[in-house]
Amino acid sequence: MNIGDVSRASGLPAKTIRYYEDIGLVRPVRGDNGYRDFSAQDAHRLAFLGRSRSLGFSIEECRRLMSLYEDRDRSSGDVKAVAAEHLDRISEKIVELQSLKATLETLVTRCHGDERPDCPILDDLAGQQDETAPHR
Amino acid sequence: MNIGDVSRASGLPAKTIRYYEDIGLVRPVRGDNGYRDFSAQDAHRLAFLGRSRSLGFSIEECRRLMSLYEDRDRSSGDVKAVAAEHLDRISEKIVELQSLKATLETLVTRCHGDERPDCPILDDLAGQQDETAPHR
DNA sequence: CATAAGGCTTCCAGTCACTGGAAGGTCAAG
DNA sequence: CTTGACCTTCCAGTGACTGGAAGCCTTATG
Repeated sequence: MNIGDVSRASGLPAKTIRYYEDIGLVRPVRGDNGYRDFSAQDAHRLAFLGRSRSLGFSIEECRRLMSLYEDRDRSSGDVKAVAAEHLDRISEKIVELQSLKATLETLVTRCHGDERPDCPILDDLAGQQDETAPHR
Repeated sequence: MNIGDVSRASGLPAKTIRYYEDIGLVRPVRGDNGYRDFSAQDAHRLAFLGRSRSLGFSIEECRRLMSLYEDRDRSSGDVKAVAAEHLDRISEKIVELQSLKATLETLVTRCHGDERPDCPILDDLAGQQDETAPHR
């Protein structure tokens, strides 16, 4: 399989697949013409990577997950630990963004948003808070 | 004021302040010794930037907001537009993360997480879904 | 057989917003 | 005079790609 084929199969851009080779996530063999030749297992790995990345795992986490995946003697506890940590990070991020959202909503609601210059958003950013948002 | 002073005052690392000068967000004058000399207005700008960044605005948005802030003839509608767009992005991001979170929670819950090798998380990542998560 | 289109190769640079570190100049205190 | 804290510039690295240039390879058509 050429890179275009696995690209279509995995949904990953060819550029990304080359990058994954650069950082050692796949190791396709090379044909006589210098083209990468992807095995079915390579294609499978790329699909695994695509799915893992789409769930927000970092490249290093993906590397770890893939090595666990390919280790017959893994313990599922190790996998769960990686996923649980990632889940915690996401939960934290959500909380953080919700706080931002609340602050911004208050500000945006308060701003009349017409052609006049006075603006509670700028007032807040400048630090002249009228007790608006206790952010951070 | 030296860079250390405005750093303490604004909460921004000195490195960041130098970077902001590089990209033209502040323009402190220089003393005879080559040190940056920050005016009260510079300090104010940095505080504005720190607050804007902490609300998640990009550098380019901060630049825009600051130019609006310093424009007596601005219309608050322009400010509101920037903030509202940012708010939309954040809302979208939250939805996205909540979907990720739900998927990961399902997977993590299903994984017994012990020393045995079988693991629904890896099964999902590998694409052998047992109708688990319709993510993406 | 020539050629054109499309696919493949490598390499370099850019993204965003910093951050770390090296090498060296300046200043205030003891 | 020395120490240590502060300041300077410059270069490189982060994460995970992405864009683009220059050039080789393959396949289909005239």
